[in-house]
Amino acid sequence: MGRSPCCEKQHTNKGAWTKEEDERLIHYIKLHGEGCWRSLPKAAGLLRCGKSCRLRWINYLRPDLKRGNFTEEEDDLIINLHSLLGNKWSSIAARLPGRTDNEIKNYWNTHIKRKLCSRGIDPQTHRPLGSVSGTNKTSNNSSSSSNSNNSNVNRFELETKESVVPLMQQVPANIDNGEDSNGCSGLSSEEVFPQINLELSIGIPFPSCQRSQFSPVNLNQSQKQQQQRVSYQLFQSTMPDVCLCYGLDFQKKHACSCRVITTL
DNA sequence: AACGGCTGCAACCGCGATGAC
DNA sequence: CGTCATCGCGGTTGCAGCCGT
Repeated sequence: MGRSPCCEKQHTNKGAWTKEEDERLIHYIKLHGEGCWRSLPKAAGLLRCGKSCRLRWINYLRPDLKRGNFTEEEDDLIINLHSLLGNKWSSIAARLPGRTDNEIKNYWNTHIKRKLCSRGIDPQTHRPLGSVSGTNKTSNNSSSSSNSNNSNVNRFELETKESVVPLMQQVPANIDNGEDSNGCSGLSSEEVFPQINLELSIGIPFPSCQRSQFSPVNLNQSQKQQQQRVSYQLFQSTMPDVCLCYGLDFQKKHACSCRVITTL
């Protein structure tokens, strides 16, 4: 079962890194750059396996790491991203400059989980503790699915104030970015985003982004080019209390539905 | 001072994804 | 196309330090 070990374990050190090992690793990477983790330990004169070197560099030694406490803004961003991406720590970390996936994962498990629980929120589902889980109460909002292919070109507006809905009530547990709308979730975009059905036409970058102070992140080029599918894209907002998620049909170049999510 | 439980974090492990051959 | 090597991710573990008794 399983694969063979990544290195000769009997000849490698394990456990905490010494200062000297750190210095060797830093020195080597400064000279030769990152990569080739397999051969790095030998070349750098380290009795470590490549995986261990990579982890040490990425999680601790990289010069661009921002050590220290998380800010409230980072907390909120992590919570929002987790509600959308789930335990995709590397994806979350990609949106927090200077933070690593491991750091965020640890922080989530030690601080944020507790914080959410104390607020009466289930950290996994982001719904109120004790609420019925698993069902996407959707609403038979009839209007939601009907008009997704009207092309109201270059229009991007929130329909009403009521379209701003609490995050924990609405976000399905497992929206994965890039998830095929016909794929594992089996949810159409309208089912995923039943509350609002904003019609918008986009170019990339979507021109209204500037007007609305949104900027796109996590665009998936290969999906854009290769497949007709709906992708769920997260927009990180410069507005303090809102982020936006929408379903986008890359082939037809318009979004199918859209919704706004408040932060917690 | 000694002990034990708890906490936070660094590091490890297993496995899926990806690319080279 | 299949196999193998490597990378990268997420879950888990181990341990040092803290705190209460």
